[in-house]
Amino acid sequence: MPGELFHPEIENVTLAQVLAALDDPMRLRIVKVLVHDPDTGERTCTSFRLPVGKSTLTHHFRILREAGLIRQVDRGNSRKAQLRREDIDRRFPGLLALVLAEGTAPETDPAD
Amino acid sequence: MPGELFHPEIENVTLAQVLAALDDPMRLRIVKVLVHDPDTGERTCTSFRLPVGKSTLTHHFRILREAGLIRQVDRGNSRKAQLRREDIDRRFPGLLALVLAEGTAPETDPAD
DNA sequence: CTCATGGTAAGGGCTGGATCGTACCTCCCT
DNA sequence: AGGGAGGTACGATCCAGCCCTTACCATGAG
Repeated sequence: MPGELFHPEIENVTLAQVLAALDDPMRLRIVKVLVHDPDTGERTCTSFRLPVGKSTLTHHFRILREAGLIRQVDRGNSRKAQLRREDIDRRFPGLLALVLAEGTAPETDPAD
Repeated sequence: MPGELFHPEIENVTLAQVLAALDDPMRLRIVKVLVHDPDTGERTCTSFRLPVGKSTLTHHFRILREAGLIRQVDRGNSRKAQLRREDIDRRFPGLLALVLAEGTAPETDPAD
């Protein structure tokens, strides 16, 4: 698992960037799952059971990460994703509430 | 100026729709202007001084209207746009605050 | 009436970005 | 050591959506 991952300072993230990141069914779905997750859930990419190939997943998770929405940490074998809740609430107060209010959490496999 | 314009009930607007509408520099800019506008400003499309052709303007304003973000009313010669402030605040509380917090209002011609 | 202004409708060009397939890497397990 | 699982990188394809041009329609002013 090569080099360190780029995580932007939340202050440097623009609203436009976040809107672009959320303007995609897959990515909105990912964030919905994370925001509904009771514990500060670290989840593998594949646990979301998204109907796309592996490389497409990598693509989406990178965009979410570069938009400051998620953190990705290497946990030995796999790479876990985690919502940057506090950061987002500070930089974009009310944003997560909007996502939370919209519908319920899509199906996933919380085991991973 | 043909037929009546379609304005969706705010309850039927989805978050995805709004995110899609705001995920465009032109449209985000339009909403920024409107949200900064002190009076409940009715403004003509051209008053925004956007660097695109007329038909492109029509395109963007339609998308904003169909996303429930603006209201468009015929005022004789021209067609004025207005932010649906109360509706948006009810359906997506906090959304306009996010736009408001992001930067200042772009240049326009408030006269129109 | 005539014309300028503000706007819409339809059609086409172009590009960004979502997707996939393949190849490759790394860690864990046996 | 060897294999499988989870991820990344790169290249190619494809399509939605932005933008423009052209043609057209109202309205209001002169």
